[in-house]
Amino acid sequence: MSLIQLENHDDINDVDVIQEIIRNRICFLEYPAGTTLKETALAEEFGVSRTPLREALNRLRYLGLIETRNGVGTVVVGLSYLQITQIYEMRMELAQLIGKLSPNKITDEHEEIALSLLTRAQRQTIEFDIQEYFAINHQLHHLIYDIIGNASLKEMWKQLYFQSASSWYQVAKNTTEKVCHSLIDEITDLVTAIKSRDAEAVGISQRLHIKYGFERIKLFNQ
Amino acid sequence: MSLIQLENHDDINDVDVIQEIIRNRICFLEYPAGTTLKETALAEEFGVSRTPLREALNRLRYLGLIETRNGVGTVVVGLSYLQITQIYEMRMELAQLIGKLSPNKITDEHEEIALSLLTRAQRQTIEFDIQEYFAINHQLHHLIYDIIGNASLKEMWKQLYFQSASSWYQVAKNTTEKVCHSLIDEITDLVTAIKSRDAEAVGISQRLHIKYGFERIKLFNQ
DNA sequence: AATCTATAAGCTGTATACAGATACAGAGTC
DNA sequence: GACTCTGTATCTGTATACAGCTTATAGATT
Repeated sequence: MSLIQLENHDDINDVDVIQEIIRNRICFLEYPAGTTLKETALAEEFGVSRTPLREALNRLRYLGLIETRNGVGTVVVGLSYLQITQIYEMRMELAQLIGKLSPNKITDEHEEIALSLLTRAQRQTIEFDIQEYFAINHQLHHLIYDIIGNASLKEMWKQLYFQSASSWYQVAKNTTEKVCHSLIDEITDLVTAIKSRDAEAVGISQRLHIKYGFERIKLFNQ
Repeated sequence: MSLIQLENHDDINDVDVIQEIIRNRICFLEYPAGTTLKETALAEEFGVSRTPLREALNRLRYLGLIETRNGVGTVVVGLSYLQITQIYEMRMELAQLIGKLSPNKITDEHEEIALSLLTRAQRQTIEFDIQEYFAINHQLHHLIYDIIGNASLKEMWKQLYFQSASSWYQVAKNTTEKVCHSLIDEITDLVTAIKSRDAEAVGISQRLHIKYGFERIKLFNQ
């Protein structure tokens, strides 16, 4: 098998690619919570045997996105309200650490990406496309991720993003107009912080908008 | 295979047990950094095939304790000084969150365990035994872990403990007398915090002693 | 008609054989 | 003597067959 490269990896690896594809399907609600994933079917789809596919699933299980029960199957986890609360509390705390723990230098490239994301977000107010909305959010996450300097913080930041992604996108799907403007506000703040090369401001701004996102989830769950 | 239960698990599972045994061997320096782990040999030792053993190794790889290179082998990772620094910076920040993010109620049982650990630590000044020192530290970690209420914080706290364990125990092995008294100080502070049922104090105390531990590592690495 | 049971279908978990990758040693060459 | 090439041993990666677990369903029994 030789799948197409999705993101920038140095060692392109079938298992990594498969894991990433399935992960995105979960995050972007193609596999909503409760969906049963069958190893045989997925292995056939990707043209590999069950062995490497199981390894991809193992990683997703470790990420906390799926759960497997012997004899039954592998299902996409649906987070309880308590779990979502805890994840968001944690994300708000981690956001503040971005600027505190020796962040990477913010570069012109970061600024360019942020500006292009802002343009794309503004275009969404004219013609909304949920897939494009997901993609902008996803790349926004990668941008922040790239600014984080502490390797441990990076990993945890990433993990919590993936864990909360599907819950957030579930809300976003149902309140498109509002979240669209929220996204513009978030990226606008981010551009300001990046233009002044201020990683601490990036973190504080992230904390703020994670909080707003959580408020929206709370509203949605009432 | 039917291995003996090591810690309290609900679903006892061969892969879990094997993972835990190998993990402890790495943390307790039985497999120091650079050691090559051979799948065939380990599978034979535990009386299972390579398949479940590989899954155990996979989990240790996600934990960041080992690295695998195709055709070469699986080696125990040795952290660079920068990596250790980042892990300790992160641990100090997470420690403060223990009391902040809805901790579990501290119970009489916690107090009893803390007191028994203190007794055991004090006994170490009379007759030092490195294995017992490791065990006390390990159970101390479990005690803190049990007080953390936020599930995400718990997982991250655990992961960073395992990642830094071998580096710390390497230092401890070479400065037994000093670390022995440090341990008593740490548990004494912990007992005080637990007696007043103050999770925030537990976290602050942890932050302090993680900092001291890091200072000792810095001294050792000069 | 209701209930209990046996059985079969479908899933994950495990063992094993084979393929691919890498390091090292030794023959061959300059 | 130094260098290069190649064969081989040994490791991880993958495919596949089989074992074990769970659930649903059909059929017998009350």
